[in-house]
Amino acid sequence: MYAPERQQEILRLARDGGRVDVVSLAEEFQVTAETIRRDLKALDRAGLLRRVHGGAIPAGRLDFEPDLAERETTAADEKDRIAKAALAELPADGTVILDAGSTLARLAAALPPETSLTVVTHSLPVAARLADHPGIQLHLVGGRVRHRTRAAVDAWALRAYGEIRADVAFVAANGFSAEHGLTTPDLAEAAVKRAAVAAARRVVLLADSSKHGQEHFARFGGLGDVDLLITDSGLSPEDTAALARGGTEVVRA
Amino acid sequence: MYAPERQQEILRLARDGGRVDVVSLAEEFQVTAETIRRDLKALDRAGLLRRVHGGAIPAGRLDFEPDLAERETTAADEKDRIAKAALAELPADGTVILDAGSTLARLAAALPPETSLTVVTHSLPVAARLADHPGIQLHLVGGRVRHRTRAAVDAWALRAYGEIRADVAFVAANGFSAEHGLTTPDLAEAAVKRAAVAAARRVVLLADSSKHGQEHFARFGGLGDVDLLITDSGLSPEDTAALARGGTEVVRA
DNA sequence: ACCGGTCATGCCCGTTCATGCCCGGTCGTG
DNA sequence: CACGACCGGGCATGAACGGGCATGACCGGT
Repeated sequence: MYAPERQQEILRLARDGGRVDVVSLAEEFQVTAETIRRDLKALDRAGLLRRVHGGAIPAGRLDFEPDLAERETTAADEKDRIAKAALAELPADGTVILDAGSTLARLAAALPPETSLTVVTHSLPVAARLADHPGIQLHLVGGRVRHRTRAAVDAWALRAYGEIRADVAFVAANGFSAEHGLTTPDLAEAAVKRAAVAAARRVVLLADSSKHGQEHFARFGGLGDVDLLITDSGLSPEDTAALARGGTEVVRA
Repeated sequence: MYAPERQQEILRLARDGGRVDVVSLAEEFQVTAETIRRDLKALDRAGLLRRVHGGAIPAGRLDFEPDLAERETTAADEKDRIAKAALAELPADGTVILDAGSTLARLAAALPPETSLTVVTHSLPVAARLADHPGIQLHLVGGRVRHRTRAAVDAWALRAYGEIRADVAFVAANGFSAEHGLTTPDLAEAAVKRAAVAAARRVVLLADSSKHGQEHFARFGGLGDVDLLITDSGLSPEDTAALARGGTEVVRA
């Protein structure tokens, strides 16, 4: 196994599990701890991991509350399936907007290498994953970066989205329902999402079923703005039907 | 079998198996390892494969940039010392601009946790390192992202820098000399650096001594624009004195 | 058919890389 | 505050690398 392969795998393990430790990695890959330390150092220098005594934690973590880590990994499966399903909605050779959020980050990671696209995003983790994808023309939307979500917000971001027109926007929401629309806890972030939605001809909402019925502080649109919702099978058939009656197509991955 | 045929086949094998190695390819095709290396180099240059020690991996399979880590190992020591020395130039509680480049990334990683600063950058790696630094208000400059440097360039970036005013800009250059000023290989990137330099009251150039005397395609300023140069001890005392005569203070870390 | 030029390949050899081992220093936990 | 785990630098080693050169095949023009 080559060093970069091992490092890639370490990175994956770190992201999945929220942490890795030197000794078990050494065992896992059948190399000495020194080698693992070197790998971790390289990944740390590349800004992908944060080194800690005894191991490392992923640097790009969107959500680093320890108690949420477990829930995060259990939802990982749904999010991966949703991201996979979203691939089918990519235009053949056009422009897409990718919102911030862990599902979007997974979508970015899942883009096949032969993809040819123009991508616009205000999410740092999404940008980091796409920056070296050879087929992708990446445009970064600037702005003040919120620590919690690592997404750019405020004036620069709003203006940038106001100046472009994309084929599809893939957006995430912390809560969605027919009654209360699309909501998220932060006002500034909601404003950016609204601008992103307005900049696209077609809007695809990626949200696992646990988000359904939730409502948060800031609303950035109604379900009527959403052309397609991709969620998981946890959404009940009745809810699905209700949403479909509202004009939103629903895919349950 | 012709070389392009062989390369095509190597590419297919790499994509099928996820990896190839020099020795078995040499055996497989009944040629020497040198020939295979040349093939792999060609495919790497074409962006179809990623070369690793001992073989190659299909492009896009790794979602990080080994190139970045690799470049960091060159003159890593000097760069670390330069970054450390640059810490002394940070304002107590003001606004700084951080350019793209491995030395700047080191600087970002070396910021003490208790630092309180506003940071503006158009570099993705720098932003990734600072995004979760609690004391830092991070402002991301958007734009088209260049694959090679992971830095934002073009209209959005230029306009953003045109709208701000910072206490200090820390910039990097691929080449610097009293005669030819500050140069870099890419025009778009040079334009952004120029804008960053213009947006700051004080300009600090971080460049290891191997950059001295080099000149590249695009010039973004003269040494007269630089208030302070931080470099390593590889810069000869005569060169140091010559630069100092030009009005640029020099620190050799 | 001849001939200079280019290209692909092979061979040689000094250099670099990845890894393992060792040892003195540091961390953090009890 | 003491001890064990962890860290990082230094060194050794074998594999891989890559630049330079030679050889022979092919090509295009005369």
